[in-house]
Amino acid sequence: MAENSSETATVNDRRAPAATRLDRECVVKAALAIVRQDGLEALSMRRIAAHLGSGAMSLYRHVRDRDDLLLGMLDHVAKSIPAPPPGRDDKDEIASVFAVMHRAMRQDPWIVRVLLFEGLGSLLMLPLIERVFAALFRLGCDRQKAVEIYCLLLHYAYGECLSFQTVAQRARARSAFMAAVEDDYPAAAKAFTVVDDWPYDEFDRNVRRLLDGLSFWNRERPAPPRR
Amino acid sequence: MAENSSETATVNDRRAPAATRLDRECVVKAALAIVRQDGLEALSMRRIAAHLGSGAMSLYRHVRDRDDLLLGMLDHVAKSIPAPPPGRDDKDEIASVFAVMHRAMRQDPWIVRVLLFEGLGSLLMLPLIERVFAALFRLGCDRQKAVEIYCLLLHYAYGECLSFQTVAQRARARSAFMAAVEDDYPAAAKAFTVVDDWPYDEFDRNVRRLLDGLSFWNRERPAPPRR
DNA sequence: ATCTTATGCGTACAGTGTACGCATACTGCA
DNA sequence: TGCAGTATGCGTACACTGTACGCATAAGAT
Repeated sequence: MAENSSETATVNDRRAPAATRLDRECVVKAALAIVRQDGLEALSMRRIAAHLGSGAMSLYRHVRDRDDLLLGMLDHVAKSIPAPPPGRDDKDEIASVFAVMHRAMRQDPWIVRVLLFEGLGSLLMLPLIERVFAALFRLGCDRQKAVEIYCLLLHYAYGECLSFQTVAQRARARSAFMAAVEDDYPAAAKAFTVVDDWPYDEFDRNVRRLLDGLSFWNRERPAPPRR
Repeated sequence: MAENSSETATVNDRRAPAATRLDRECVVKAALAIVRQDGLEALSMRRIAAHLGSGAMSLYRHVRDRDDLLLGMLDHVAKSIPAPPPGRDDKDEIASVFAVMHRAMRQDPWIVRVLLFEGLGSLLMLPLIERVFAALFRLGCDRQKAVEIYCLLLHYAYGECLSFQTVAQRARARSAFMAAVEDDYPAAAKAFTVVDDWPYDEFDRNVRRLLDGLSFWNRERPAPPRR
């Protein structure tokens, strides 16, 4: 079944021969192909339809609206994330899960945009999230602490992936940035000379460092009153 | 000067009396008013023009294109960020600067989207960035380490603000999420019961904790070879 | 008064998501 | 086999987006 979804693997926008018979999965797959090749901003219903050799409105028989399509794409990649093997200890478990999630977000950077900008989320991530919280509770965190650490790591992952994406595709603007830096801001200029190997491969290491550094949170005095 | 920019403070979209005489600043201010009231997705050139009582194309005399407008808005808020007083020590300096940046991103959540989504950046942030790097170098970091820590904190800030924004305005979707959680994922369900006071005020505290936890990075063995 | 330049802005075009409704194809039942 | 009922494809249309082009008017200079 679904002979038409994978055969037109190249995204040419020229009408495929006679690819009638749509279904939700092949729509989602076509959308994924486009997004992976040309990015999220290139994704439009008409483009998907052209890729499938069908009319734009045909897609709506299998997808409620654009958000529903994005959700389908999200589910599709979430399903493809391999479950990491159990960690040697609880910290290792957490780090492994985040490593897998991070890898997925790096391979499909649009995911983070969909998660954050469109506010969508796939329930299929829950098995991974569950493992993180289970490990955190085993480490002795109370709920508050567990959510804090989970959020810290997740938000770091989000920001890291988005920033990676931005810097990767806009190196041009960054050079103008650096030129302006050099004269007036010596420390920043010194730092940004390593911009070429911007530390985007540090994520996994950083997560482990954070988990080590964070272990002393439990020994903390109560937080000062909020202003 | 610029009598027309602030007097029509309410965003009604009904033609202002006779507000001719545009300039870049009043265009930027009108855009800011709209974005702050109705969010980034409500910002369109026609809407700004209506707010100013002018035609849409008039704006392009003072703004090259949409990106240039966003950049103007970015500069405007960057200029308004108060320089934090010098920290008591270097870690305190870093934490103070990030606290100020974080506060700005919380007040204008669209900033993060513009920074990351459109890949724009204001040079006016450099004085703050400079202080961070100066403090990091004073703490004995080499360039690599300094950039790593800076990026870690910045990306955390990005992700935190975006996530805050998303969760804040999509509590509805989250309840469906939680309902699905309860049965199969006990740890996650337990964690998400504190979702009401989602720890979004923890940023400042977390930055300080991270800086404390990260101080031992210097005593680390060299990183394993990258794959 | 006239020439030059700066500014406002109407029209138009190529995009976007998608509501509506018609036409065809497929399926179950007689 | 014939026919009703449903599922599916999709053409047209509408409201919206950014913005290229060119004309008309206003401001300033000589």
